Amino acid sequence: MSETPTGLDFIRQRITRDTEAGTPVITRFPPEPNGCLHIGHAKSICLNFGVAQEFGGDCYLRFDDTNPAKEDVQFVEAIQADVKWLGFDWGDRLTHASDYFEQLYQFAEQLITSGKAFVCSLSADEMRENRGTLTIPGTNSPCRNQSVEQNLELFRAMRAGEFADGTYVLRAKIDMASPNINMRDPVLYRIRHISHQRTGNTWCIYPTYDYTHCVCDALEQISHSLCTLEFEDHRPLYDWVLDNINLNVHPPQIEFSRLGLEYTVMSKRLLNKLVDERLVTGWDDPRMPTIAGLRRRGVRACAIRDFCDRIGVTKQDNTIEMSLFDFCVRKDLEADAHRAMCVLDPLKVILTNWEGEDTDALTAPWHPRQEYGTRVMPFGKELYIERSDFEEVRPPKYKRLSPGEMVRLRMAFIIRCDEVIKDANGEITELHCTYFPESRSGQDKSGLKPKGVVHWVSAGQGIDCEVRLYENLFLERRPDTSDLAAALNPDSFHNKNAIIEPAAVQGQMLHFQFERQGYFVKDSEDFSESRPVFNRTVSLRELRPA
RNA sequence: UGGGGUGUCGCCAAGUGGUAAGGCACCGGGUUUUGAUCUCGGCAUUCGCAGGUUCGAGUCCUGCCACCCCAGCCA
Repeated sequence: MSETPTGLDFIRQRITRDTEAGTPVITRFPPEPNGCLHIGHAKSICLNFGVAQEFGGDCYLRFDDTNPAKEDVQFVEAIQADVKWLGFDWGDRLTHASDYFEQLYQFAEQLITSGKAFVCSLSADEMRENRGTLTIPGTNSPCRNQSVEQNLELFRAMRAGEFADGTYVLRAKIDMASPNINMRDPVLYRIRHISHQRTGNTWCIYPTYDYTHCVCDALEQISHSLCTLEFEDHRPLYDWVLDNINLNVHPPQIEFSRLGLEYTVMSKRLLNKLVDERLVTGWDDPRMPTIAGLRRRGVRACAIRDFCDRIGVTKQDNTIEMSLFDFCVRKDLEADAHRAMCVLDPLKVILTNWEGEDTDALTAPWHPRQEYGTRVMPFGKELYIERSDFEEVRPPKYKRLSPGEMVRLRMAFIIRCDEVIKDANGEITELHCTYFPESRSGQDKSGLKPKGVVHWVSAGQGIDCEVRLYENLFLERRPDTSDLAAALNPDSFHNKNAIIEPAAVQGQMLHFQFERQGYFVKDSEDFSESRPVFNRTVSLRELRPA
């Protein structure tokens, strides 16, 4: 009767089957607030919140705040902002593992009482020695057979703060000979005399992830506990805990592979290191794969969501090519970014036959297909074009300007280069050109056939601005991160003193396509009308001249 | 070399015993006042390898091989 649906990823297929009886879907996205979210988290967010939406269920945002030594309120706020920005809504389902500390503690006493957990006085080093290796079984702790009474007494003393950090832990009593190392009497609680960002000094013992996560899932009646592959080995422990406490809920843990992306890293440890060692300017450095970094670079949430849809969900290790990400970013922006002209590397052009002052008569649509209205572009005798749009010696199939040739100034007039002016060093300083008044854009009666189209900005009325160009953060597709600094791309950032048409700095629009160059965004921190700063989100796709 | 996973086009990924979807990338044609966009077409006789079962295997069985994860009082 239950036909397995096809075309869906394996998780959605399973959920489809599981919900045929009408059971509600409840998922959760459980970040630890010890760093900012990255594009890999976006995959998980899109999966968990997406599945909840699709199946008419709910998704919790649950902070996994069990280790106060590493966590910080700064991150819990940033994470909420990022999830919201990505377009997801947890409603009133914002929770924290720490909300359940008391229940967790009571279940722990239950485990002790039923002889399933014991307090251990081995040091961390001793415990490591006793754990054995991948091929050698571990040996039992001398504390393993303490009485229930003694364990309970010690555990209560742990909670009461009678012991120093590291002196005791609570351990599950499972099997020191298990081939799965996670089952060799894993630690459930440790002593940490550290103030917790939510519970303050209420606790000096904190539960571990393995013990906490499954219990929280059960308490929130999570129907499908989705996590990444490295937790597959932990599933027996997840199940063991739920099988051994008095809680009649047992969510299934289902694992999928993490996202790998070329030319970047996706581990919070490494991203943290980049920030700490100031190898980037911060979590929101536009080169970072963080949500904050991508946002600042000008990537929009819908592009990230589209990307997450396209990469799929499987158990296969994967490294997605950056070209797919770029494709999603361009596709989104192409559809409605306002067009503007900006010259990054100016070369002066003088229209020798231009009469009179600058004129404001030229107008151009903000977008070729959308009804976004028009803007006024000052035009006049002196202009700038891109240095790379002129070559003295024309390469084959060159579609730009060269001596004696014509080119159209986009949305304006056709010009012909008559003379190349150089300085004493032979550097080209300006071009003397003739413009053709009858070739005005939109009412061209000249009949001329220029070689190509080039963008330009009025020299007199163009506005100076800073344009920040970003490249891949790392040199290699799969960076060797053993030496982080050495793996970085030394050319991942350049800034340019550019000249831009005035209309682009004046309005409220944020995202632009600088024609023939790429997509750019006003920098959220540094942009002002008096000192415009733009970040390049992604360049335009550029096919080789053939 | 213990345990847990994964192997379908350069990168992702459908496929659930009936004769290899799709996307990105790439290559070629068309449109184009952005070498962009758009559009049309091409792109796996083969599914890690070797055997076997079957009328029929990417899908089932056996045996290899490769890669990833695990020995935190991190998550």
